[in-house]
Amino acid sequence: MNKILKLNTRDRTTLLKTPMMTSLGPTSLTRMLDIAAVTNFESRDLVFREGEQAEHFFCVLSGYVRLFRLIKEGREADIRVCGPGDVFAECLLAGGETYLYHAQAAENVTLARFELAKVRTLASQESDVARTMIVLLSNHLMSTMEVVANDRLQTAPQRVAHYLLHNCQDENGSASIRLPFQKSLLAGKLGLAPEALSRAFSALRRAGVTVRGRVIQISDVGALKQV
Amino acid sequence: MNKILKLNTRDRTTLLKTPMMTSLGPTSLTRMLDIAAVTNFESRDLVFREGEQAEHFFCVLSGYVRLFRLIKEGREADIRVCGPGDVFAECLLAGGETYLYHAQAAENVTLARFELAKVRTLASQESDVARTMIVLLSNHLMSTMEVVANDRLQTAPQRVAHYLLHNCQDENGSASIRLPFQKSLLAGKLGLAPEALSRAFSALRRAGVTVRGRVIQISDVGALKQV
DNA sequence: CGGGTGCTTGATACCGATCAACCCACGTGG
DNA sequence: CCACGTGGGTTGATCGGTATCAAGCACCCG
Repeated sequence: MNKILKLNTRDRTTLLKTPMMTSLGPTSLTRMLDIAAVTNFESRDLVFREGEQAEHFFCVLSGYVRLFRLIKEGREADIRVCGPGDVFAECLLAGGETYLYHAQAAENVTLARFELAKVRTLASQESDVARTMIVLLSNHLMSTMEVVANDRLQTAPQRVAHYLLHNCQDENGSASIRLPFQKSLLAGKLGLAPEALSRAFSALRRAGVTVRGRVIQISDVGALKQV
Repeated sequence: MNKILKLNTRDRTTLLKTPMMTSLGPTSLTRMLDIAAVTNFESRDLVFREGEQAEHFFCVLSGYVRLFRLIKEGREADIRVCGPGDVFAECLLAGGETYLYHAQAAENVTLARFELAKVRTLASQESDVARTMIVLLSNHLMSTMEVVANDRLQTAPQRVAHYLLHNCQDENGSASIRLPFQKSLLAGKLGLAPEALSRAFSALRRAGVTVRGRVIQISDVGALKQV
């Protein structure tokens, strides 16, 4: 499972389409690929633990990874959910010593792995690597601040509506979404208990939201924006 | 009030001691100082509004700035509170078009102001500017994820205890802290209503925390860590 | 002394976590 | 083919924490 490998061609093409690679020039690209490795994890495997010595950051190639902290006696709270293309633990580029949270595979995942130290020096040598890191960190920071704001001023149904609206391309009329992961993961992503998500969905029924399994029908996108 | 000026010598020395400047080499330093400007705001002035065209980011030289969003009908929720040395709106370095929240002076403040576009190009030319931006963004991202985690798994008294412990140097025994700003600001920083902060303090009385005005006495630091 | 402002305190309402039971889909093995 | 177990999801009842609204208090400064 966590055998470390050089990239095979399929993983390589997946990685190249990732936001952390698309804007690199040819030399930076090869140098980055040079230090990239691939690790696979099965569902529920831990990628790393909070407090562990931090040597790598990761980019999701397929599957989903859950970042969380422990409260008391096995209770845990999600901080973030990462899907394909997402990068995590890159906030340790500044020089953090240890991981700040646990990372767990929510299903079978394959990750690209980069040594923090090597990327640090690479960023100091290749300006487009540095630029890419700045863009990554900026975007990640923006979305994290968005999470803080939403946590602090939206109720459960509002968060769900917000998520749905940001994940359907249609501007108005009806839309259909297939969740890429389990509902319990979505609950964690939104900072809710699974039961609360369930109730939020049933509260949104009268706003035209129908749920069957992972498929969500929205009868009127405009109406959903009012919530 | 919001007259734009070149730096005077006092502001200049303040800025130079700021984390965003300390690790720059001589040429980067002068180039950054070259594009820096100073703005002053009186208490309750808006530095910028959510949705406004974003052209600058800021570094606090003195005073405190509140970043917040509006909910409904004048109700507002704080996202972050910035003090001396803190940088804000730097997450737009990736190329964001507009500000994502309102920024308001919580008291009389003086800010250093940088054009996003100029810093972007500067970062692509001077590797230590890029490195500094990476460090800034990394640290900011780490602390923001910390906020998400704390919001999601700590109660009000725990957040206050956490804040106190991270703001007193003493490891054990007793300690004393003077809040650098109003309690209502602290409440916002911790994601609480002012009343909730007040109640949290009185709940912490039996953990040896005494509050008189802005001065907070902690009789037993070790005991506070248990909360 | 009067009037602000910031803070505290009390009463109430609401939201979401928690615990428990149940349902359903699925896979397994007798 | 059916009994059984498992895991994900829903639903209901209850509890706790915090927001909200309202009133009162302490302090500062005119």
